Amino acid sequence: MTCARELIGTELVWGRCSGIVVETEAYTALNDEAAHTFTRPSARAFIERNEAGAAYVYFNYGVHWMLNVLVKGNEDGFVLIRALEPRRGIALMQKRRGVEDERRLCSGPGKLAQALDITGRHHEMDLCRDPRHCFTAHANEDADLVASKRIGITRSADLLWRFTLRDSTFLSRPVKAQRR
DNA sequence: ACACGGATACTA
DNA sequence: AGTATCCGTGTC
Repeated sequence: MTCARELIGTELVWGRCSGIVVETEAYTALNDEAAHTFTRPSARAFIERNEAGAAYVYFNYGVHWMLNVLVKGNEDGFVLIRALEPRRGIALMQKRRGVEDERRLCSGPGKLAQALDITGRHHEMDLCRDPRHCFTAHANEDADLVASKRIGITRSADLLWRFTLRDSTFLSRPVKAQRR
């Protein structure tokens, strides 16, 4: 949870490409019906066998790869990286995506995986040791964050575990107006 | 609005 | 084996 917030504003470096993380979602290993750990023994085994910072990459809808980061500590879980603001290697990302518009390069978990060429071969990779595949230190401590409902799930759908950089134009989808 | 597509974990 | 479900995207 805390980690999902803290990753916003960091720069994800992936080979020759990079981008600022502008959207994440938190999934907890326990009591979260939307998390893979709720229905998949293989996800629970993954947590047992890996250290914090390991990449959890899986194939979804038979089409897209999703990049998650393993979190361990007070509460174990995963952070899904959902959108980036492209920084370096933009030409390469445009080529991989077949799209010019920078706002559509990494504005979704499947899109950013395609733009960075993330696939199952990166599953279980340690993102804390390899400088070519890592998150850089936090630049601005007071990033303006918004918490909202997670996207694309049916169970545990009311939790406000999606975190976005306020007013970013690189999100997968705009933040829905919250009732108050 | 809908089709696309494969891994995973179920039921037999 | 067969079926249900899924942390999405692009195009209709």
